[in-house]
Amino acid sequence: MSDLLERLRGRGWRMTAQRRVVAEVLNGEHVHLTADEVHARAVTKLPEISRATVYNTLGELVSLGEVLEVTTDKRAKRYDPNAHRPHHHLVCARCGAIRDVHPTGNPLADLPDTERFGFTVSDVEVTYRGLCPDCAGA
Amino acid sequence: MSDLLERLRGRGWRMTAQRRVVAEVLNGEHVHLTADEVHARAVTKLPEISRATVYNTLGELVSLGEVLEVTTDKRAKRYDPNAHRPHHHLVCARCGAIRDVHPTGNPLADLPDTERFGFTVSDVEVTYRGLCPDCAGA
DNA sequence: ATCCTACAGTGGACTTTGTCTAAGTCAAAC
DNA sequence: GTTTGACTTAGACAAAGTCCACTGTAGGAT
Repeated sequence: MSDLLERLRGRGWRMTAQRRVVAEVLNGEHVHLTADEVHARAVTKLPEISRATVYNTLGELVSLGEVLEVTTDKRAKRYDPNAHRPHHHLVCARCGAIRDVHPTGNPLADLPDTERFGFTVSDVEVTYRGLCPDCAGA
Repeated sequence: MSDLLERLRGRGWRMTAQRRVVAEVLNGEHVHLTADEVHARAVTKLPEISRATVYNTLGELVSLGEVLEVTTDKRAKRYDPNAHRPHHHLVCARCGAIRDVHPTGNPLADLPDTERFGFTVSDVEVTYRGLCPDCAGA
């Protein structure tokens, strides 16, 4: 996704080999890697990249709004490069596989004022759980 | 919630001082404690209780379906004793306060077959995010 | 009431995930 | 080519949770 690299450069992001590699790893549909997985893949392209740099870079990408953090379980956070189209997630309860999904309807509208307890509600996150075809079949 | 203790005993759960204390700590509405918070409160009632026991007991309560695990952020899991009425959560993005909420509608019905990728979808979890009155006002 | 024993609890080491820091390096402006 | 401040690094540290070998005890059997 050189688009991403272009956008980042345009925003004054200083380009380095490490950042380029991280951006390259986070490329595609239905990509939901943990920080350590990103690091593992980055190392194959740039062996001396450090864990701290991967964490820093992911954090910056999240701040810039180019990548979303996803917390589907209590384990590691995952990073989702599909930040430009709003979506929710479908998670396999057995193997942890994740798909991006686009439900109909607007769950924000389903929360009546009486259930808002004075909160200013600005966002909603929906996680569907079930079994993926592989785990359901086996 | 002696109901809970009764139910557990009825299921053949061996009753011990430690388990009783953990069950007592997890009592009430809008209770969403982390394992460490549960431990901290349990210690005031039973000073020698160990962290491992609290984790074990919480895990068992979750397996028994008496308590729900809630992962609202990347930090510690929280434990929600309100397992018998389905509900979702409203979380303050600033201070982390959590309320149980009951939206209208059924988000499960909002996921068309074409968006299920062959998964057997059995559950959905909705997390609303925003600012609580205190954090919005300040 | 006492004994037994399988199940429960304990503390501490260990693992995983993530953060911080001091010192070295390098991209980009000049 | 120099300069400079932002970027990277390695490793120490921290928080949350798991594991394990040993000890203790609830509750049934006697």
